[in-house]
Amino acid sequence: MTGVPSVAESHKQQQRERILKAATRCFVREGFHSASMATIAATAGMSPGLIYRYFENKNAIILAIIESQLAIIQQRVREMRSTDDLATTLVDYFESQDAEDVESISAPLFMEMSAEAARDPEIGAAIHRIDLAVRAELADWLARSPDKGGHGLAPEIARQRALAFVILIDGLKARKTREPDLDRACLKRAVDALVAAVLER
Amino acid sequence: MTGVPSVAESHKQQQRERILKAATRCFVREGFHSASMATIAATAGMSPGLIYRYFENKNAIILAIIESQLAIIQQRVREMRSTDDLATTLVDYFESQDAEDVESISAPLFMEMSAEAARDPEIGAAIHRIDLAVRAELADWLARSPDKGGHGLAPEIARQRALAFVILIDGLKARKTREPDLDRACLKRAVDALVAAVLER
Amino acid sequence: MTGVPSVAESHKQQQRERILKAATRCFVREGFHSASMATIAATAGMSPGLIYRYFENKNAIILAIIESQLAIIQQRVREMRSTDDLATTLVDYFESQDAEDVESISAPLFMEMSAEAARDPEIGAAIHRIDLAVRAELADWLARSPDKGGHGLAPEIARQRALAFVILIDGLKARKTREPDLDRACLKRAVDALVAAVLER
Amino acid sequence: MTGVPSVAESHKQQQRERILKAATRCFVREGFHSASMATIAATAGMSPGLIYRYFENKNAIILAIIESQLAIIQQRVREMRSTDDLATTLVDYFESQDAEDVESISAPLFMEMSAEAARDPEIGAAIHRIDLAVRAELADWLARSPDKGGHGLAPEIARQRALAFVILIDGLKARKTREPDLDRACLKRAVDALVAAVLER
DNA sequence: CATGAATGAGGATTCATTCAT
DNA sequence: GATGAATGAATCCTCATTCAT
Repeated sequence: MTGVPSVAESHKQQQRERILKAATRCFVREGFHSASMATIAATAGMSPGLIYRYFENKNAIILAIIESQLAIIQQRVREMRSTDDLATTLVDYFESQDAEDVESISAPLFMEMSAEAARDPEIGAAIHRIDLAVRAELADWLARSPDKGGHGLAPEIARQRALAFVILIDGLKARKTREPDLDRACLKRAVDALVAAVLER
Repeated sequence: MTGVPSVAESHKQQQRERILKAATRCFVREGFHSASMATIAATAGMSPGLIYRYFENKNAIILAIIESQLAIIQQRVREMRSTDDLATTLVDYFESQDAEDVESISAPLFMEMSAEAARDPEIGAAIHRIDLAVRAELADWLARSPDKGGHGLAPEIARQRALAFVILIDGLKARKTREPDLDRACLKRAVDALVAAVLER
Repeated sequence: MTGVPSVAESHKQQQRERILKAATRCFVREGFHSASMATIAATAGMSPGLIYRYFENKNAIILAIIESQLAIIQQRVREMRSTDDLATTLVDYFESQDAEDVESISAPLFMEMSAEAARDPEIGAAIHRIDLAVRAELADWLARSPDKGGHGLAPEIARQRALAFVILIDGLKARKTREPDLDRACLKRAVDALVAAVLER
Repeated sequence: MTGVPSVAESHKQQQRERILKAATRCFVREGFHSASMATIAATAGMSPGLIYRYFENKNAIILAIIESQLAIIQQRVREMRSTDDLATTLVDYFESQDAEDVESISAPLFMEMSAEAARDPEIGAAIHRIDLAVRAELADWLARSPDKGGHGLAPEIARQRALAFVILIDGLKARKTREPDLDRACLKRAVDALVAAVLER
């Protein structure tokens, strides 16, 4: 009626977020397939049955987590804009421990979700939607004029480089998953070259 | 004892490979968690029980598959050396359908295994071993003098670029998993820039 | 206290009937075991919790539905009295779609309830009570003199035939459940013979 | 190869029958919906998981039970042929306690299955198949010449009466379920009249 | 060596019922 | 009176692993 979320709506939203937070934590810790609904429920401090009042099934939870990633990634992209040294920002991002940061999924979970995209059409579609949006966001940034914080690439080039950029980011996620203890300085130098290629006029 | 594989040894090896081949096919098709031992056994044309004579458990199978990847990747690297256009080779690799090529794992399986590396220490260690070897191989290539098919980078630089290279490759795998239908030409242009950065003197 | 239902009493009665109507509709549609309290509540336009203010549990609802059947069946019997062609009336009853007629239970639900009578003593007792009453009603009709709309059977015979009659009716319900698309004409001829036997002097 | 069931086949058949026997016993005792797979497994003296090697799911078990009914009913029909007093045979059948006779389903289970026929299309189809076969068998008997143990009805009439007969039988099952303690003599007299109508030339 | 039957713990999900508001 | 969120036991089913043959 009013457009203002009712108390009930707000509660529903809160519960959904409580569940998503717990599920994310569990998925990060144990992996998507190993984390059981019972564990998620316990982590969320509720009974297993209650989860099903807010999510149709386990899959719907991951779907929601995936969807929530868009906003987070867009936020990350926006942070990058105001950065002097992009390579350092990326490597920092690589280094950051997500243990506390419950909102963001860990690199291993990112890998699992990506893998799942190839198995489950729904997840595939959700991930695809995000990837398109992120690439668009990146292309926009790269194309924007330097005095507006952009890099002034031609639109066509910007789109190509946006793709190169996500490849770089995905590659970093994979590295983080496979070699979490990789030397920071070493990584920095490797990323420097790639970032330069992405931004090159 | 003798260093010469006995007949029994050879049979054991054959059985292991039969299982690994079947398991790889199943993991590629259904994913590591979804593929059941029963399916693998059926695919290998043997009984489920028999698998346990050759592998301690399901985990040992992936471990073996991961280990077998080293040789395959090294082969790939060697193929790259004799390539004119590295970017095209990489993109071709991206495009190639692995349906027939039973030895090589698919991109989604690569993602799954990488994720598993963060959950299972044994897998983590196995993957780490491979990554080090591959990076060494790549660094060696990049450092080798151009008249020997190399790129003549300084050893230190070569190591950095080798890392950049695996990041690029992993990124491509992730892309293939998340957007399998990505336009080839588009991808080619994006990879061109990154490859140039990797090889740049 | 007063014998006159208070306003509260009347409201209670209304609520009970609202629930019974909804429950009957749900049981007819989905079956007694499959229909959930949540569905019944939604159908009745109330909250699940409220149902428990008017019925102790799910079982009590069926019990009430069963009990409400007596009046309906007696009404049916009374309608039969003024019928020329009993067989046609029965077959019509068989044919009638109960979709609209929310009060009357469908043949499948009749079967389910009968089965439940053997599992749940309370339901068994309730059903037994109805069956006795219906048989008495039928016997009374069969024994009544023809000029009063009866069939003038001797009381003892009437009781036997009443039993035969309910067997016939139950058999029709079973048929309707098992072969809902049974040819009408075919059925009519079969019932003719049986009805004749029931009414035969 | 030989047409002779192999040992494995025979074992599979034995296991299936062990399960069906246990399931029938459980369904008779607790009802189809209330009997759990765990209970059935325990009754069969095996683990729950093993049942799924022989039946796809719970539904497949009932389906198999239903299908096995055809042979049993046909046997019953054949027994009726050599009977002097059909009404007595039917009533005896009504009286017989099936507790021991594990093969035959009880009247309540018959009711449950009939009800289920209206809910589950597979069960509906299976039951329909049986009903057609049984009616055909009965019609054949009624049409056969008296010196061959038949009743010499015209084929068309025989078909009608076969329908009347199953209505009578179903009615008896319903009665047995709803009033298991019904007086035998009373029932006998009621059935006499109906049987006469079925057999009447 | 090989089979495949058997186990049983564990997983996702449902739903009658309760109770704080 | 009325709500509907919350519970948690129970259900069906899967599957890695074992072991008698």
